[in-house]
Formats: sequence, structure tokens, C-alpha cells
Amino acid sequence: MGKRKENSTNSLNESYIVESCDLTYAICKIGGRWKLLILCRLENGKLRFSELRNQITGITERMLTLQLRELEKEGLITRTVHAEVPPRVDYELTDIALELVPIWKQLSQWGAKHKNRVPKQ
Amino acid sequence: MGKRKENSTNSLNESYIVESCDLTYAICKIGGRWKLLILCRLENGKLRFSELRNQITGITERMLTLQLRELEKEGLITRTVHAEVPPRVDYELTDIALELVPIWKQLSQWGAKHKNRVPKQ
DNA sequence: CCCATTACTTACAAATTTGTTTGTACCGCA
DNA sequence: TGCGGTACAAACAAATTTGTAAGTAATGGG
Repeated sequence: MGKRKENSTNSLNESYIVESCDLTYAICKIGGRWKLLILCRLENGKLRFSELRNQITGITERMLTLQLRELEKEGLITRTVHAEVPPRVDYELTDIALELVPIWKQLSQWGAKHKNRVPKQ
Repeated sequence: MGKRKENSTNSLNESYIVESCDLTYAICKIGGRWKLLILCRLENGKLRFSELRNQITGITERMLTLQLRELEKEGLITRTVHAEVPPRVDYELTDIALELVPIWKQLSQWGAKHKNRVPKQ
């Protein structure tokens, strides 16, 4: 995501909020437009870059790369490079990410329910 | 948050993604930096604007207003204005928002756990 | 009349996120 | 030699989100 300004109000705010609230911490890790979508896809096992790209509608290669990098840094996925040509790389959920599965399932159910209840707009 | 460009790639993407995935739909509703923090505070009953502002470190009045408006539009909170001077307004979770409570509790627990497991950064 | 209080609104500016386009390395194949 | 496939990276541009600073209305109290 490019670097952030170290001392922007945003950054200061964020670090402050994060350290004082586990929930916000979690949201920071898995929030944003793509992260959960990516994790979701990996729910049933490894996938390679191109598979993710094809399965996630609307994502660009750049975004996929960026998000994968972040997820890796946060310890939510592992990245395995196979020394072949053409290159092959695959991604897999870590244990800690697997613990999120029930959560995103519930959230998904809630989403479905909410979608029906507030269809106007 | 100000209007969005109707036909930006972002918007198109978002609506597409949202309609095809309940999870992303949910994330759209409660994602972002402040929404869950606000909902959290309301977990134990109504609060007025100033109470929210004081309890949520780092939020500005503008952000609080904007987020509250969105949450209201999405049917997650109700807004009650008391015809007094100085004004008094309070906010309360709706039923559908209450259904999120267990989810954010789990997420919070996960956050706490993750925080300890990946302290390096 | 002046001030304080509350819950905002508005205009503007800065920061952050996302997208577009082009390019890279490697090898095998025609 | 040129092309194709894979998994990216870099430069740049646009969109979106967040923050700052300054109002506003209504009214009771001094």
C-alpha cells in the first residue's frame, strides 16, 4: 500500500486505537476490501496466485499482490515458491487464520440476513 | 463521506463484489476504522453523542457524525432526538446490530490472541 | 446583551487506498 | 528469433477517506 507517513494524525490515531482495543486490532488485520475475500478462497486449501486472481472478481494483480504481502506479514497466510519455469507460487492459511473461519462464516450469515432486511437503498 | 463517483471503478467493483458475496457485504456495513468501535460502545445501552465522543479516543466530531449517519442508514442504530435545549440525542443498537455482538466478541478474542502471537512487526 | 452548552454542518486540505499501464525474468517451443 | 505463460514490480494517476478549523441554532442564566 505504499508507505504511510509516520506521523500523520491517521497513523498516530491508528496505533493508539489498535493498542487499546483488540477488536480494532483485528479489524486492522483483516479489514479492507479484499483481505477476507482472499482468506475465504483459501478456506479449502492452497491456491496459486493465478487461481486467486481468477476466482476473485474485480481484483487487479496489483491489489492481489499487495494484499497477499500484507497477509503474509501478518502471519495469516504462508507463501510457497516452487522453483519452476514458468513460476508457481501458492498460498495457504496459517493456523491462526484458520481460527477465523467460524467468524467469517457467521459474519457471512449475518450479511445475508441483513441484506434481505434492508433491501431499500 | 461525501458522495462517491457513480461510475468509478471502485464503485462498480464494490457493488459487484457486494452483491455476489455476503461476507463482503457485511464487511462493507461494519468495516472501516470507526464503525465497530461505535457499535461496541453501544453494546450496553443507549449513549448520547457526547458520551460516544468522549469514550472513543481519537475520533473527531465530524467522523462520529458521519459514521453515526451511516450506521443509521444501514439500520444498525436508531437515533433519538429529545426536543430540549441544549439538544440531546441518543443512539441505540437495533436488533440486527445486536446480532453482531457475539461476532465482534469472538473477533476481539481472536485479536487479543493474534496480538500476542505476532508481536514482532 | 453576552456567554455557555450540545449536536451538529460546511469548506477546505491532507492522507490513504485503489486502479492503470507498462515492464521484468525465466525457459521451452515453433 | 519471437512468443507465451507466471508472478510479480514500478511509476503514475485517480478516487476515497479522514482530519482541521470554523461556524450554526436554540435557550436559559447572569
